[in-house]
Amino acid sequence: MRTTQLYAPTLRQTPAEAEVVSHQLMLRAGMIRKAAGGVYTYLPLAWRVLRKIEHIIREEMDAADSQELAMPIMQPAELWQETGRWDIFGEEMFRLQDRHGRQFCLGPTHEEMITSLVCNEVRSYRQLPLRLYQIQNKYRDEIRPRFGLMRGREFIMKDLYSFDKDEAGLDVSYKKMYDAYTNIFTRCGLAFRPVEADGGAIGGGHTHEFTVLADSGESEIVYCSACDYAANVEKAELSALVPAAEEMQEMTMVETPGTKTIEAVAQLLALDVARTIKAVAFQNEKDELICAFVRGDHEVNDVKLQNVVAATALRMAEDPVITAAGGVAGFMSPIGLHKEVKVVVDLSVMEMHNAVAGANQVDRHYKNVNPQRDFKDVIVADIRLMKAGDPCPHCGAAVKMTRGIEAGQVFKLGTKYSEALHATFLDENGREKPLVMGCYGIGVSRTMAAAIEQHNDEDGIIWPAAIAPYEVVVVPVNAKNDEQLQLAEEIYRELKAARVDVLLDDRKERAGVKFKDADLIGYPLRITVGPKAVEEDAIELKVRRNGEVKVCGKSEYLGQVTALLKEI
RNA sequence: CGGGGCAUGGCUCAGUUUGGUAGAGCACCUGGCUUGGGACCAGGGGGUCGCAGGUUCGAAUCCUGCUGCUCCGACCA
Repeated sequence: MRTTQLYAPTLRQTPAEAEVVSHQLMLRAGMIRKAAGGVYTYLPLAWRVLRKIEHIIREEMDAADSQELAMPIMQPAELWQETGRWDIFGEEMFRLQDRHGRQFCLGPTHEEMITSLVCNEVRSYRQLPLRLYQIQNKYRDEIRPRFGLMRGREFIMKDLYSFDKDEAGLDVSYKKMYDAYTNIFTRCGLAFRPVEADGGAIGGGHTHEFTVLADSGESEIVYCSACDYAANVEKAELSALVPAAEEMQEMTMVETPGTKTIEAVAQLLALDVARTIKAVAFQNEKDELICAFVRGDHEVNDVKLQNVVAATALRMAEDPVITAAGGVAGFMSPIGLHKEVKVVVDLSVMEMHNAVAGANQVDRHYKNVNPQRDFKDVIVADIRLMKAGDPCPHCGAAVKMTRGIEAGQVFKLGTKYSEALHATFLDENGREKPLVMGCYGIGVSRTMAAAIEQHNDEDGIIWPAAIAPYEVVVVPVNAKNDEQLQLAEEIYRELKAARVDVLLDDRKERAGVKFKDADLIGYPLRITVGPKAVEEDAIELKVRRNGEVKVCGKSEYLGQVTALLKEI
């Protein structure tokens, strides 16, 4: 390809609408343009990257005994009504009607569609396992699309569904996908971690998220400094922290005027915040009060709490709700609340001795609270958020925290959808059983954005060679110099013949413009053909990633290029 | 949905406070000159100032309503 033929309008200035670096750089590099909020056109450069990512995915999926198919994006409402998700998805689903008034949606995912397909065709355990996938646009009417391709309303997803005859089969499918995903993200040149995650609304299923590490990522993960444990903070399990034993003192009430925050209490009483008990009041979807207690230096994990109390939505409690339940905002205590209030106490709180907690009276706290002795009728559970330095649940070493972008997820669904849609088969004994399912997604367009979030500098994108739009750009320095142009042409043709993915910048621009664009778009390797190349047989190879320059003669550059591309 | 901000040529923005009929830089076209890190000179094309009403002799500017975009929050198989 020649730059004069390439549709890649680059921008010198960053459009005001872009906030995150991947969005800014994709706009500037002429890769994407916005059509509507969360809806983008992929220009040729982006499309090449996407196709390369898809190619890697296809190879790995096929290697994992899977087959590609294509299901409709437009799906009839009845299917979704059968599983109840027509209502559950709510406003996140794009809906439409045909001329007869029949209702459809644009597929946000395809569990219903694939299950109904398989349910008609699979009758026997002999047809299992079955693993089917597709790569296509998905549609979700996000409350708030943002960050360019990171959270779009239309996005490209690879979704695979596995069907097995039993849990053991599912385990095999799951492992195959887990390994395939590891291969895919490795081949894409990305630093990532598979992390244990929360099953969310799907409920209880075993799941891992493949998180591409990037400071700008939306999800926070903890990982062990010693073993390979990694988890989404929402999921990270914690056991109780047990302090040294102390003799229980008698509980007393103390005046603590104006101390509405835990820091204020600790300061007034000259205590470590770790010796205080912090209350956080939530209300559920029925506006019932749920009171959570954690150690003063800990934070409540609202996902865990939500699971413990089986709420579908939790938000910070409003004062009237607290008051109605007999609570006093700012001085909450498990002691003295109305009986029907759900009180959830973190495991570590139960191990505390002679702690300070609210007294459920204005400007008063209790001293020498011993939860094991003093807290009655409470739910004890792991509800706190892991923080850096906490012990790893697997090996006990201190955990570290980092941020990342969820690019893929593998999930054991079990029989939820097969039961709802009566997708059954006959086992070896002729007994009818529901298919055991798994689902496995990769956000393809998001993976492209994540790669940029992870690999960029002040000059632009730095593509890993495997997913770069072109691997090499050949830049003749002086477009008016015939010898340079000819040599550049020659190099371009030789590289093409050697099956290198190469672009020739044949524009009549000054060298600076071409260099700037090459850096912005981020080709892994740049070959500069200047006067020295013509006169002294000195061709320059510049590596985008580290700026290193190698000079070599015409007889050896080809070997150098192939060697460098393998490294980067 | 709650709370901010923005909307003027393809891009970045000025002009709005104090109403007088639209401007800069970049990009684009022509010519010249230049060619190792986003050159320069000259000439040129392109904008119903988001939409709809209203006030006024006159509205990008003031008023009302709407729409779109964006940020924070809630949400996120």
